[in-house]
Amino acid sequence: MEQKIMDFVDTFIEGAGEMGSGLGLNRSVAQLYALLYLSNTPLSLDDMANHLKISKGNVSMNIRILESWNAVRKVWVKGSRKDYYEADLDILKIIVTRLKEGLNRRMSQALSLLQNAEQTIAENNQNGNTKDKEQFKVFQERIDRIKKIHSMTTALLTTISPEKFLMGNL
Amino acid sequence: MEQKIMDFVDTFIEGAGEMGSGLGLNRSVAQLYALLYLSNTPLSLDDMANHLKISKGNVSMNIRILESWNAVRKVWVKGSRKDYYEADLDILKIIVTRLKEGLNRRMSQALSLLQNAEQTIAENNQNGNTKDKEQFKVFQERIDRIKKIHSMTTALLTTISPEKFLMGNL
DNA sequence: CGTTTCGTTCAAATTGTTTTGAACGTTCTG
DNA sequence: CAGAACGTTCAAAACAATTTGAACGAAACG
Repeated sequence: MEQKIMDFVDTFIEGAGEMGSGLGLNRSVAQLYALLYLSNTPLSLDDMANHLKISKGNVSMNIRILESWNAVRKVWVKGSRKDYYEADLDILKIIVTRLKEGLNRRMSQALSLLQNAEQTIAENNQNGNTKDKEQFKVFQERIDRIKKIHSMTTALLTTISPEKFLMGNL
Repeated sequence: MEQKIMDFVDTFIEGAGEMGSGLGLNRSVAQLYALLYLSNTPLSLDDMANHLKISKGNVSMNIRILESWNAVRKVWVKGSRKDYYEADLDILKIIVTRLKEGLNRRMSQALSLLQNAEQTIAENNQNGNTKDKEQFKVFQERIDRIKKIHSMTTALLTTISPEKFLMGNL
C-alpha cells in the first residue's frame, strides 16, 4: 500500500480525534470509530491498540462505549479467539439516536424541575404583592418557552428519525 | 421574595450547569446564561459574580464568550458606569446558529482532507494491484458517505433556520 | 494440569480544562 | 490631580477527564 494512502488514513483518524472532541466524545472513542470506519476488515483489540498507539485497556474501555451506542459491533472471525469489531457505517443514525437519548435524559431532569417551579409559582401567585407577581409572570413565561423548545426539538428529531429519513439508507 | 422561589432560581441555574456541560459548554457559561435568562432586569458583572459565587475574572471571560455567540448583549443603564447584560431569549436561534458555525468550521477542515484523499486515490487507482484497488474503492465509498451526510445536515440546519421556523418567534 | 492468550478492571499518572485572584490600564469622580 | 471604580488579562492553582499499565480471571491450548 502506498505511503500517501496510509498517511491519508492517519490524517483522517487524527482529524476525527479533534472533530469528535468538538462535541462530547473523547479522542480515543472518535479515533477508534474512525479507524473501524475506514477499515475493510474487522479489527481486534490489539490491531486497534497498535494502530492508534494507545493502551489495550484504553481500547477495551472505549470500544465498549462505542458498542453501547451501537456504533460498532463485535463480529466473529473463524479460527481466532480474539474479539473483532466493525463499524456501523450509518453515521447519521448513530448521531440522531444519541441526540434523542441525550435530549430525553437531560430534559426529564429539567422538566421535573420546571414542574416544581410552576407549582411554587402558582401557590405564591395567590397572595404575593404586585412586584412579586411580576417576577412570577416572568418566570412562568421563560419556563413556557423552554417547554416549547423541548416539544419542538423532540418533534424534529422524530421527523428526521433515520427510518423515515430521505431516500432510505445512506 | 419567597425562599422557595429563590431556591427554584438556584436549582435552575445549578441544573443548567450540568445541562450545559452535556454538550460543549462549561459550567460558568451555562450558569451565566441561565441567570440572565431568568432575570427580570439586566445584571452587572458584579451582580453575576456575587450571585453565582464565582470570580470577577471568570465572569468577564465567560460573558464575552456568550456575547460572541449573541446569546447575551450589553445594555446601557442610565446613571451607572457598569456594563449590564441581558439574555437573548431565543434559545433555539442561539443553538442553531452555533451548530451551523461548528459544522462549517469542522467540515471545511474535513472536506479539504477528503479532497486530498480523493486526489491520491484517483492517482493510485490507475496502476495499483487488485487488492489495492479494492481498498481504494472502500475509501472512496466511505468518503462519499461522509460528503452526503454533510450536505444533508447543512440542508437540514438551513431548513430549521430560525427565520423560517415554525410559527414565527417563540 | 501448567501455560499462554485474551479481555477487563481500577488505582495511579498524565494530560487538559476551568477558575481564581493579583496586577494592570482606563475611565470617571470629587 | 489623586483616588476609586471598573473591566481585562494571564500565570498559577484547583479541578476534571483520560490514559496507562500492572494485576487479575477466564477460557483455550497442548
